[in-house]
Amino acid sequence: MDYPFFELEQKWQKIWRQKRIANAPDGGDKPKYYVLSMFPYPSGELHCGHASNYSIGDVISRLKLMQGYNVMQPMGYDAFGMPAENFAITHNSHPRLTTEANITAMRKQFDGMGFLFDWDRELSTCRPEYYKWGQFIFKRMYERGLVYRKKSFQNWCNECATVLANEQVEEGRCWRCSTEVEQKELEQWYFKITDYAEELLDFSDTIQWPERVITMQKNWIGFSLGTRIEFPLENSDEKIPVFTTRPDTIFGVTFMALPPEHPLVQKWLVEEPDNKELQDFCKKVINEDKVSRSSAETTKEGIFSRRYCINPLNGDKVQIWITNYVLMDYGTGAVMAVPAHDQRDFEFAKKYNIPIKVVIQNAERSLKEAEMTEAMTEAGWQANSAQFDGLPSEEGIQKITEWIAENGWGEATKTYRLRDWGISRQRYWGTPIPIIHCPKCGVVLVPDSDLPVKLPENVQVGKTTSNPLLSVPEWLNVSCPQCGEAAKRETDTMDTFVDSSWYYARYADPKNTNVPFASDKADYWLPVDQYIGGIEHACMHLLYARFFYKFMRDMGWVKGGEPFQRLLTQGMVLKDGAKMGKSKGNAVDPQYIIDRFGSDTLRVFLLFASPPEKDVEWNDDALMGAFRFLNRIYRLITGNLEAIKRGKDQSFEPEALSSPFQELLYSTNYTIKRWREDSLSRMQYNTAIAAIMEHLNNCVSIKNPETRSKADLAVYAAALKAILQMLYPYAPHIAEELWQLLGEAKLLHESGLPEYKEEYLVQDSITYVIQINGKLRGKMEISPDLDDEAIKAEALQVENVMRSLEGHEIKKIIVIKGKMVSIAAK
RNA sequence: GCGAAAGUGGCGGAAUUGGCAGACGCGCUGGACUUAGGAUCCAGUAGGUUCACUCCUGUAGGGGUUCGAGUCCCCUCUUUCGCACCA
Repeated sequence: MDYPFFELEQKWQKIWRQKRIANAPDGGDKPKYYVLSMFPYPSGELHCGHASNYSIGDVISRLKLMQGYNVMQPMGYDAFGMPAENFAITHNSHPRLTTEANITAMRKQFDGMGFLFDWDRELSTCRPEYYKWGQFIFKRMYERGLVYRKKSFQNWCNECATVLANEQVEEGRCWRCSTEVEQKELEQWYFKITDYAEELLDFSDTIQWPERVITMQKNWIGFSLGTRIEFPLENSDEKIPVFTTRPDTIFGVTFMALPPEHPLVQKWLVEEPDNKELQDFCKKVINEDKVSRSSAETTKEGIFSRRYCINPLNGDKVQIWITNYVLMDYGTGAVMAVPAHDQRDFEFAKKYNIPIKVVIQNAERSLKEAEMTEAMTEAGWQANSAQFDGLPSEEGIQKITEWIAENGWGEATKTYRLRDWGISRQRYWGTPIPIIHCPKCGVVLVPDSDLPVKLPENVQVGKTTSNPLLSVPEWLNVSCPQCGEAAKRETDTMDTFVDSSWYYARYADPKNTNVPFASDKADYWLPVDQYIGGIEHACMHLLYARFFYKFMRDMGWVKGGEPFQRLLTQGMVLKDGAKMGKSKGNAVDPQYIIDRFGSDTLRVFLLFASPPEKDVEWNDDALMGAFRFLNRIYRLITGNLEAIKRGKDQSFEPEALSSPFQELLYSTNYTIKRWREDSLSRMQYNTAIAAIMEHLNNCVSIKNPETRSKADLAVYAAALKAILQMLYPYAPHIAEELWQLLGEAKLLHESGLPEYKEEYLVQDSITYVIQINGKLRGKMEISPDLDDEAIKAEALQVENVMRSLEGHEIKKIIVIKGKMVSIAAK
């Protein structure tokens, strides 16, 4: 008979709800603990990935509850974005309807898993009461100079007259009409995240994140120290600024490389409409899809612009080339090319017969242009560098930069790889940008009193192809808040990453109608103590959220500098080696599992299969193993209820125990110790569960406990109670049910963490292993209080050791206390 | 190409600071039992060798450090993830 998981899970979910154990007050005597799992996109269906992620968060929440914290574990929905809009387009409906229906469905499924979410704090980014405050924050950023507009190239479908996201481009064509995608230059809104680049690079010791994520983020921000130099254009007042980390090579510049997107090139395109070669090349490169253009395999191509600039250091005339291998997004968008000392420049120069000039010599001073087969990128000695000849190139970097600064050609500077954050999306289903464009006043912010700028409801997203907001005149046309003249609303909406950059703060005060959140509540709850989410967010979401937090700190809204104290990046759920998903056809519906085996089984399977930060491979048989494990516990407790009740909370003298119960006492205490380390310190839940299983095996091996002495029964009852306490965070329903069956009045989390006593972990003999030259040659049981000399003597008496040492000379004997004796012999 | 990880039985994984490799679970093999269940209980299960005790080999591959290496160092290979040719 399987245990009645269905009834008891329903029962306990109801009791937890009634007792409001998931609902955290904004204060009180207990210390606070804020557990946050990244909120989901409301697809309407709980998948195994959700079940896995949120199981981890729920384990942490319940552990913290047991430890007596005031635990907040909120849940909400990242509800804006393309999937809802796409669904609406294909099904000719409205995203709000499907989204709200999905939210209702998901909440029910979350409850079925027994997660302790504080539903009083639920939020959804697509609701005006939430996005009003996103608009409010946008305005405050604007006022502080952190928002600006600039032109940039976007994927554009002429047929649909709309911007396409990268994922809407399929093999260079529009996903809907298969028209070839072009690049169109559009005005876009940007957040100046680069203003915070330096601070974002600082993770100092207050942030307890996986080293891996910090490294990835540091590399993403990409700090480099270098020199900015301006190359004047020949016969013109214009200058081309470049950034280089190798000013020591500046005398070796033989051409200037510009991408077609460069403003100068864009100007030449307008000036020379009949230059077919130039027009065609630029159009081709700009329209190349960005992935293939950024691939290393792509051959370097370019055309000579027939223009020159001047190397200010030596007056050299430098050819200007337009190339496909330089990107507008990094540095100044122009590269001073030094083929002798940069591999890409070298390849390009070889292909187009551009001169190569060695300015850094190797140790032998033997480098000759004509003999080079690849660039010499190492440090060396300056050559062909005027007064700097003969200097080590490291010194050349410094001296040449000083000379550049003295002459006003440039300066030492820092550059980051990080780019400003483009937040404009030409879509309906997102937070409207609170801007009005007035023909007289220009860009005007919507007054706070008019927030939120609500999305118009009477939109049929499927009807138009371009941004649906353009097709709602009563929404689009407004009077200017400043001059009252006819004006138009901004139709761009915000990137959904904006919504998710501050939601963790809104949970602290989710119903506030005056400000995004009250500072006293934020001060109480923030920062998030434990954040849980996928590694895929290492660079984007986690960086944006840190940026927003620093901005909110500068506004005086929050304290401290980091939003997330600890971070756990959990793995994915895989099936047959691939990410589980509907599109792949390998999805397992968690509801199907819950209906047949209960959510406790699903939780234990997911948590036991691997440590939380690693991927979980789905396995039907292993799932059954989790189910059997819970059944064994249920049988053990319900089958021995009388014995347990008799022994429960009885005191005993360890000397009075029979030998199996002495061992059980040790097992109980040892297991609690391991479980506490694995659950609390190491957060390695798979081994915490394994420890419970081992202890369960020890308990099961005791037959007919009811025939035992009172002292033995006391130990027996304590052993089983410990199992339930240890099981609680992982399989809370069954643990709570059996706890109640034992006659406990309190809920399990109120019982506190299981405790162990060191005195019960002391053993009268210890197993030592004996190694000879690193090979295992024997074992011995000895008393723990022997000294090293006595241990050595004992070891040499072990029969197999004696045999192995025959004919060998002992060089050294090493004793590792409590573990082993290592003998080095010859 | 750059960046970040990973590689241990038939499978998922364990070994926390360099100290008994393979905990725990799955699967498999044999046995017991039976209300025949997606049962339960007991025993075995890295490979080789031996009747057995033993012994040998073994953590992607190759070197090294050490009394001792899955763990540290160097090189190579493979796989996964991310990427914006990072000048």
